[in-house]
Amino acid sequence: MSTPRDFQEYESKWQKAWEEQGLYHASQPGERKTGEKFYGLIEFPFPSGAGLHVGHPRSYVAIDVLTRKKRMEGKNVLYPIGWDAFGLPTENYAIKMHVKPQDATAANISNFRRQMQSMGFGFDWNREVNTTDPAYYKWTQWMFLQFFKSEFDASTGRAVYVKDREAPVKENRSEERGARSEGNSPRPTPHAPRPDRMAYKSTTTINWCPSCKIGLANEESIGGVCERCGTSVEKREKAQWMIRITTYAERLIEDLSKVNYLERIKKQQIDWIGRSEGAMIDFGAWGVGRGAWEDQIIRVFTTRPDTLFGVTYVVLAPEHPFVEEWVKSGAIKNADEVKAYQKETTKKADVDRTAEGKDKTGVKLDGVTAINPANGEEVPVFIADYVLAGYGTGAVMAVPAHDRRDFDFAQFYSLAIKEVIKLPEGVTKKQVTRGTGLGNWVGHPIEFQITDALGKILGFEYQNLGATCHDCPGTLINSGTFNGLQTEDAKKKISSWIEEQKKGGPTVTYKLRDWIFSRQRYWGEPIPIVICPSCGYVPVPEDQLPVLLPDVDSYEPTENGESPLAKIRSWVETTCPHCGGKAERETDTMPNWAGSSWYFMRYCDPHNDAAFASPEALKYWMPVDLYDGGMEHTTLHLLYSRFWHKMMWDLGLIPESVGSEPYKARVSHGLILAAGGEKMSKSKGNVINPDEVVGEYGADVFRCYMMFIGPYDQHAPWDTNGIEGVKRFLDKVWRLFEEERGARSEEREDQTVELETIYNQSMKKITADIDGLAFNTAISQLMILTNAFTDAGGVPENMVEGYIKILAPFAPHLAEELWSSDGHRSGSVHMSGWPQYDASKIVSAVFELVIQVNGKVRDRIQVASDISEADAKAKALASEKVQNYLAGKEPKQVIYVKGKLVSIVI
RNA sequence: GGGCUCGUGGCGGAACAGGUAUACGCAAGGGACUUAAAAUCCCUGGCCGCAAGGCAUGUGGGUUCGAUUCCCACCGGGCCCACCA
Repeated sequence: MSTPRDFQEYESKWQKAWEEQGLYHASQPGERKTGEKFYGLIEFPFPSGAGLHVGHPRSYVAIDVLTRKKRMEGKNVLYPIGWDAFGLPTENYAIKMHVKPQDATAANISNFRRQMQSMGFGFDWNREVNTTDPAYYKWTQWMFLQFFKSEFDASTGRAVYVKDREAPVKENRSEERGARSEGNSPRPTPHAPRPDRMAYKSTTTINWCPSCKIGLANEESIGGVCERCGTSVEKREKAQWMIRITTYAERLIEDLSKVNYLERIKKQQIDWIGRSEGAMIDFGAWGVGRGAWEDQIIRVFTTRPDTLFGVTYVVLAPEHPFVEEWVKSGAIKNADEVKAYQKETTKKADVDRTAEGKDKTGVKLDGVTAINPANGEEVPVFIADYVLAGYGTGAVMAVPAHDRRDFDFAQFYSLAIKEVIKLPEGVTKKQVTRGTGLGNWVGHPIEFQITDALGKILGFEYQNLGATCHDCPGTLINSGTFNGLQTEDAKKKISSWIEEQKKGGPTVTYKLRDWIFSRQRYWGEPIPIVICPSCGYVPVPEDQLPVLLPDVDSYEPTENGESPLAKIRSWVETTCPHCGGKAERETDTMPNWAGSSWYFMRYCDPHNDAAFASPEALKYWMPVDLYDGGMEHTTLHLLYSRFWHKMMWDLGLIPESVGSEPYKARVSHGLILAAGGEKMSKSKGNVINPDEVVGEYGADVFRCYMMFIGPYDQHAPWDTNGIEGVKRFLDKVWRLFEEERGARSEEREDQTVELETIYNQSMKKITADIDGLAFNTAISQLMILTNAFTDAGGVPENMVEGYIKILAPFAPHLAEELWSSDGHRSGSVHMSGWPQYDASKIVSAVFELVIQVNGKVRDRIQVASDISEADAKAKALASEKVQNYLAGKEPKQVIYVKGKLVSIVI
């Protein structure tokens, strides 16, 4: 009888031993280890009250397996862990349960830590960080101040410090919008000089969640609802701290070429940034009370400058500043109607406003017209909510003949539809249902003509497309005057003509908005700024950091949208560091994306209190070699932290040699779903508690199952039976060593050769699979190897160590127990070196040659591995089955694939 | 509407520089051991057929000696974005 495996006993024994030995502590540069570094990173969790979800450990185990292998290979491995602990859920919990967020966080962290430690991760617990620790957020605040003290230098495309860093910034009362990027302002000519600080305060329309009572970043308002609670988001005007991420839009796209991210992650980032090439075009505003129409211009953004001659009206977003101005000046005759429409728009949540298929609405501005700079045509001006204030210039030129939305609107209001391509008399046309856009028309007969004016600009008069209609033999006229390259050509020509005329010119816009950095909540890093009535925004002197969160009793958000901190007068009231007069502290706090934007740097040197990390430590450890995280963080955390790193690098706070990107590689894991394939959720009652699994099966079974459950990058449903199978596998490993090893004494020669082959194959495959994150097939190969040993009656002596070693990353406790149980091995298996394989033993002496006749497998014969092509073909043709098919005829063709098959064509 | 992905046994999934489809595991059936059960071990297993053989990787075509893999069209899931001018 075998002794049952008592994992309870040895798992905790080894966990303790490893901790005491400091087995997983990474050495700082210059310390004992000399090996190359490897920095593996998983997203540090938010310590919620619910404890660790089974989904969390999937990536922790995966990167643990990988880093354990790297460590065994002799690398100096950094695999750190910490807590992203600021955030709304804890604050809400604190309000509900009448506890302090600090206390709730501490309790949650110790629960998470206990859970993680029970799973045997090789985390370096010496480097644990916590974003809510004043010793940590001191540096988050310090970094914010660096951004406040720097500005964007357009000539180099980098953030640079301003000349007088400690100088206050006067309150900025201009109407600048949050959504500024190059050429992205609703005003063509901004008046007052505006401080171009990387961190700036600005009154802006924000997404306001009425339930959380908090302003949301654009990225947090998904489909018009709050990402956290699902409540419809409202618009609100509010002064907010912003970070000028839009200035980095281009580099955030470009630098993706320097890193090794999954393609879909790169693509999602690029789409989010939403680069779009087009042109700004200035239309004159006529009837607004200025003398000449050039005095006030409506600047529009378009990606289709080639359709300029098809403009039949101009549309402004209802929020466009001109509208209010013209209402005030009396230029608009139907002001009441316009005001009513504006009011209606602000009431609507974004979801309603942007729902597709919704009828287009709008109001004509009576008394105002626009002048087309290309041909001097006067066209009507509308406001309509299908034009978004935050994108482009908040104004568009409408070309109903070539744009679906403009067409819908024109239909509704019976506006002119003017094609850029003029069809000859008598040509019938019908709309084609397939293809892009509205403007695909079929013209019969083939000839058509473009307007004279456009033709002159483009330098030609006639253009034949040559594309044929799907439904009839007629020629297809593309939506935009021309197709393919010709459209691009037309766009370029018109854009540069516009530029020559000084009526705008080519430009690039982005969907990306500046990062709203203010939160009107308690549980976050206080923004270290003092607001002085005479000086303006004054940075808190760096030697006074951190600005501590005050100890308070109530965390309720205020009805007027101010932070709960605003109520704590003793904290708010302070003196101005600049003039010494009475002043108040900024009461906004930072979003929880702040602390997580740089935690990977703190891990490099977590106990440093003179700097966020020493340059030596950063130089040695950064960039992160492999970063694993959820797809849901691709447009939030990943983008923010890349941006943050770039700003710091530009300012010289990160050594030049680290490079502009913080992560060399980024991978993503699939979710663990409930048994039915649904998401696990408390309400459905289908949540698996990892504590129970670890308690019942042990950490090693849990870990191996996590790795075996399916392809790492795909979602996988939890299967209670599946875990039983993995338990049996590890029991089998145990038994191999417990009872049957002696049975291997009477070895058989042929069996040993076979085991050699499978052993060496396994070492090779598992090694490659770990590096390729193909953990499920690595486990299956371990099972194959284990089954082979079981069949053979034990593990041959010369394979014992390699076998335990290759098992070690997956089942570290069992491997350590087996490693030590012999008594003649010293040290830990986890530092024992990675097993090598003998390539010469991977190929067996014979193989099964497959014989195909006309593509179908008809026979298989055993042949020597080094068989010659001629012999293989001869043997194949000599096969009885092949002879039956040949029936005396000569084969037309015989193909030999080395080591695989012979294919005979009759 | 746009983009990205994926369709292989009863289930999770293997195998794609084109070369033995269904590895490994689960579940299932049969057997051994046991007074019995658990545990363990052995055997069977894509489908149809007694067999020879035929048909099988969502469907239909194509390229090839040979296609799960490449190309075209379609069908069906999933995810993301979406009035971005």
